[in-house]
Amino acid sequence: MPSLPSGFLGDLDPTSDRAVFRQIADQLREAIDRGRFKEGEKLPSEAELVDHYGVSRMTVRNSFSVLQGEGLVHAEHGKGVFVRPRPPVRRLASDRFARRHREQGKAAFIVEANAAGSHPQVDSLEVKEEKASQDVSTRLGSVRRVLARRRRYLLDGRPVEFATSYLPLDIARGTPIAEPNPGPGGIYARLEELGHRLDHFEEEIRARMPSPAEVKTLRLASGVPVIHLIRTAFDTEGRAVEVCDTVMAADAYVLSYQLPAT
Amino acid sequence: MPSLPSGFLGDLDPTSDRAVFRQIADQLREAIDRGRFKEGEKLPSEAELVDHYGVSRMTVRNSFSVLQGEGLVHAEHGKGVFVRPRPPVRRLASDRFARRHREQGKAAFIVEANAAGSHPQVDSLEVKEEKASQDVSTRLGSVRRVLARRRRYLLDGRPVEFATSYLPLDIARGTPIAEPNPGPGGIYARLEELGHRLDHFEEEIRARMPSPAEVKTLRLASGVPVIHLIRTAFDTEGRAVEVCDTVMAADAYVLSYQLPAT
DNA sequence: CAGGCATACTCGTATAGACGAGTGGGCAAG
DNA sequence: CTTGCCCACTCGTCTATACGAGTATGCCTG
Repeated sequence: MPSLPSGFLGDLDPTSDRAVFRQIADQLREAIDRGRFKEGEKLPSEAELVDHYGVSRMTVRNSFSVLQGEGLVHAEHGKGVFVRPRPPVRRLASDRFARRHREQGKAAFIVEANAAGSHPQVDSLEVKEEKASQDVSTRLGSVRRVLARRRRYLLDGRPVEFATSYLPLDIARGTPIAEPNPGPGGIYARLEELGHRLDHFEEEIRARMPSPAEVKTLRLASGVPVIHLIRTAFDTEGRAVEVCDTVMAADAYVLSYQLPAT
Repeated sequence: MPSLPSGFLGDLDPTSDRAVFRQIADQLREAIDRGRFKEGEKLPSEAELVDHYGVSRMTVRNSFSVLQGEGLVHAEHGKGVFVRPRPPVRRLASDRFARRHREQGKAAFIVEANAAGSHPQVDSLEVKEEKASQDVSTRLGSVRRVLARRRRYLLDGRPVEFATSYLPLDIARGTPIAEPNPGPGGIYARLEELGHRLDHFEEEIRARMPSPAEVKTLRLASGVPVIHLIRTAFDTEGRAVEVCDTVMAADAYVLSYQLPAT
């Protein structure tokens, strides 16, 4: 059993009313914050910490689970517990749906990924007609059935986003929008060709912990929340022509908006 | 020992390679999703589940900790484990800094809270000069020292948001902005009076798990992420005149933006 | 030298038991 | 009836142990 690198971690305070596993978590967290353990680096193993602190293994594991819940570390079976690297983030600028981009025939995701020097992929595309959920129906203005376009986005092989677009059937049925590949500029370009000139978008943003299904789809580490974005597109006649429901891995995104000070 | 309400929970599958504590978590989660346990309702106690499933207490606790990490339930010492109620959310609309609101002399937070019929409070106000962090300095254009205004916002007694505004000293020093109460319309109104007519804002949004300090300040339940918003205000000369760093309890907010389709 | 296996080390899962501390209800004493 | 205490029930913390499974390394065998 190799012993701990000296000086990284202190002692426990038995008189403190702070639980032992919290004290251990505090010391590890501080060591990480101070850069004593760097990104991607391995923390001391459970056995080493058991020796160092003279506590039982479950207590050490309890500390780790605290740090995992904070998204600071992640465990790899058979290898160890590692400081979670802050992944490069993808910026979503508020002009990403500007018409000038569409007119160049590029999808927003691809353009941005290339600009960042990453390798983008789109995945698990599914296009089908289905019954609108209560929420989608309300947002689209009492629509019964919709065309749903589902897809997953990956960056350098890592899933970062899962999105579903819903469009009223009377708009989308029988058009290129109902095709797996809607053509250059994406569905927004097609909507405009169909006479629905886009006026503005509304975006609603929430953050929460992922469901087990989302953990699986986005291969999320524990302690990583998701950003839930619901965008509604309105045409110049004030009609809602699309609702896009997007779930993003929060550690992969920074959203950016410009607001006029009017 | 009262026995379990029958039929709510199934049996374990010993042949499954899914861990027992995950199976239990799955069953509880499904029961919650189906509404068998309603919001605020108490789940079976650890002891009851130990009996029902014939497993050890730590296994049951392990299941609970899974659900806690998902933000689905919360435990109360001495009482039980409860389904976490979805709290009413506060919407932050993108026109919340519109000049017309400032001209009515109202602070954005108060206006919105009143509109929602809630009781707003502002708390732990601190105004002082300090050294700018690297990040703030960059955003404000290489400023050394800044005026920092810190405050916490509460809604019906619950802390929901903690914010710090940073302003360049050459703008703010000796003005009402450096006073605890900057007067009607808030600091944006004062900035305009001082000749810094506001042109636009930039907002950056991230989501992540809270630090222990943030858990304390916002009294966050486990499994609740925070939304981290950094807003920079620009005047008509293109100068950054304020940076506002805001940490919000994610379960209390929906952010809402309008984007032109230009 | 190359391949495969043994082994040590890692975390994952589960059991059983102990004590502590917060909560709430019921009972007994005033 | 009210007050106060006790007790049962709840979750919180901690110990000790056991076995399983994934990973990496080095040695041994062919």
